[in-house]
Amino acid sequence: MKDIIAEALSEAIELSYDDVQTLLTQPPQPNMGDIAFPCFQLAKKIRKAPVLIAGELNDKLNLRLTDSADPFSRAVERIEAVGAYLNFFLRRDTFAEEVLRASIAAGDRPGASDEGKGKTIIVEYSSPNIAKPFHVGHGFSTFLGEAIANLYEYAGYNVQRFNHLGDYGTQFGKLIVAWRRWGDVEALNKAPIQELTRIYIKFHDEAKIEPELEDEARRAFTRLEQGSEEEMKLWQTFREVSLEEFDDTYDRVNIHFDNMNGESFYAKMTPEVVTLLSEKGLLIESEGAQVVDLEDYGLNPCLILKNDGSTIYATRDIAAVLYRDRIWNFHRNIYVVGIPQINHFNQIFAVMEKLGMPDPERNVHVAFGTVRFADGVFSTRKGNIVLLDELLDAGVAHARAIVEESHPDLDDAEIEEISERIGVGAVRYTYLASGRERDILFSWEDILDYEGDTAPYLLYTVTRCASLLRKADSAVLKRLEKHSDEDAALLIGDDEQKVLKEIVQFPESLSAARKHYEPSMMIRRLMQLARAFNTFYHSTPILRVDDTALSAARLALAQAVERTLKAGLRIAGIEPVDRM
RNA sequence: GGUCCCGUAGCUCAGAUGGAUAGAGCGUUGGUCUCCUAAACCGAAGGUCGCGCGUUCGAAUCGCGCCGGGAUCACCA
Repeated sequence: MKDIIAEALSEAIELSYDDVQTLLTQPPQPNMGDIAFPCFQLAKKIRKAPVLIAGELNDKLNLRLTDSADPFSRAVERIEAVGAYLNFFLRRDTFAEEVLRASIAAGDRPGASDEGKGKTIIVEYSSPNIAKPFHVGHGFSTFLGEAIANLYEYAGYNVQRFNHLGDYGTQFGKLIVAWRRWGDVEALNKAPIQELTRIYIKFHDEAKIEPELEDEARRAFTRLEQGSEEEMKLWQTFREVSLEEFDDTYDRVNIHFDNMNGESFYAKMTPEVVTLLSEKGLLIESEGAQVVDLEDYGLNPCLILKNDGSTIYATRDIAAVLYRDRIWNFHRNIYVVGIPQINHFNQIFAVMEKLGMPDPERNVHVAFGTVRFADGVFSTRKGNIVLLDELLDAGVAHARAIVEESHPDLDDAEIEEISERIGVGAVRYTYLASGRERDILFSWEDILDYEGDTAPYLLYTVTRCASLLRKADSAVLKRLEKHSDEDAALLIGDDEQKVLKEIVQFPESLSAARKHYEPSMMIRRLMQLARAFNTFYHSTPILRVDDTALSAARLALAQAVERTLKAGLRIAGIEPVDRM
């Protein structure tokens, strides 16, 4: 209906349809109208006071409202000029019809599209280090990356989920040396990462007393690089047992990667990078190392080869970009990696540009903040790190306590399933709800608060919708099936209209979230929709009305809300529940 | 020190092309369950948008300068 207004305005004034469209906004209060057109810009153009313009436009467009055959009069109820604003009040019945019709047509995938058809998008995220604990910090990249991947998939892109494992580097030399001295096979089988962490810490403690260990580790890594069988075998074991443990977590949060090529995979391709760079004359010597000068980008030189001739992570990342472009010819190559690596990616992308990569802006660093703890209490007895699984467990346990209390009728398996979804969903939500570049401040108090701006609130709203549909009587359900416009036109109450407005804006929030790699933009919209629905739910009887048509209409609205919330939650990676 | 980011209610955050009276949630406080699930709803209190100057008809938003906090600045990733 916005389009009809934009069209009418562009006919009435000297602005194109698109210009008008972008100027249209929403008034701050619903009683001021549904759509507003500010006349300031126009005032500059035609050199007339904006208040005067608003008044003249008001007179002009009001004439069209008298013609009942005019589609404009079917969309617009009345127009008011307030100051420099021209405020349009939509016809509520027409609006309700249109929103419900669109929602039904979109089905379970509101806002989905095929805009990305034939385009491949690589999203690199999670990327834990082998032999290191998967802690709450990894949760950020993991959940943010998955949500971004889902957003693009929803718009029809061919999304490739990459997990760039940290499975290469001198620390593996240390691990090999440590394992030979202090490794315990039984402990490794029982809790692999815990055991590997133990010997790694021990290595550092011992190296303080016995510095030769460092050299030994370096030699071990060199042998590993050269493919020595014995070292390779150990490395492979460390990698496998770590992955098995990571997979438990990935299964739990239902995240699955298409590609698990870690750094070791790209390390093999680094000679090619060195050749290419030197062929293009980009490689220069500096302090014994080989670097690419990036002064024209305002960046420090990018180190390619260390003074001992070995490669560095930048070299491997460049190899990865080249490889990925060759194999996938990607439309975007997205790195979901923390803010501290901003400089690193600026360098990599600058080198790609120097190498003459077509459209280098296809490479994107989606940076995010740090996970911090609000209080000292937020840690385990073992140390200052909290495993992601521990955080999820705490969330689920808290959810279970509430579910058990409110649903004594459910059996254990059901309680388990529901609690798991709520608890895990609550944790994921806290990672996604704020702008990604902000640090996340975790406190047990907030993470276990399931009221207000939380996933459980959204989930609870879904269960209300589901419950209504379960309890509706057959006459109403039968009427609901027909989805008639006449019924939809009954949804003209303030609270009903507010809900409809939120539904309309969901698809817009999806494209905004995609454009900015910012799932929170969608999440906030979901939250507003849920709040609008809950207000409506309290103020307005849905099943307890005698009028079957009205009941069916309101139920249709609840259905539309449920579809929208579920779709958004799933994109966020949060699995909805039917009751809680 | 150079570069970049941040500073909005007691706390956590929105305010993504400069527009109407700066908004949510938590917390505080007062109400609402014989009635579609109270993980809910309704009301109240709470702000010199870090400070100053500037651009503009109009600035939380843009520019400059301060103050405070953070990240980063090659042989780790």
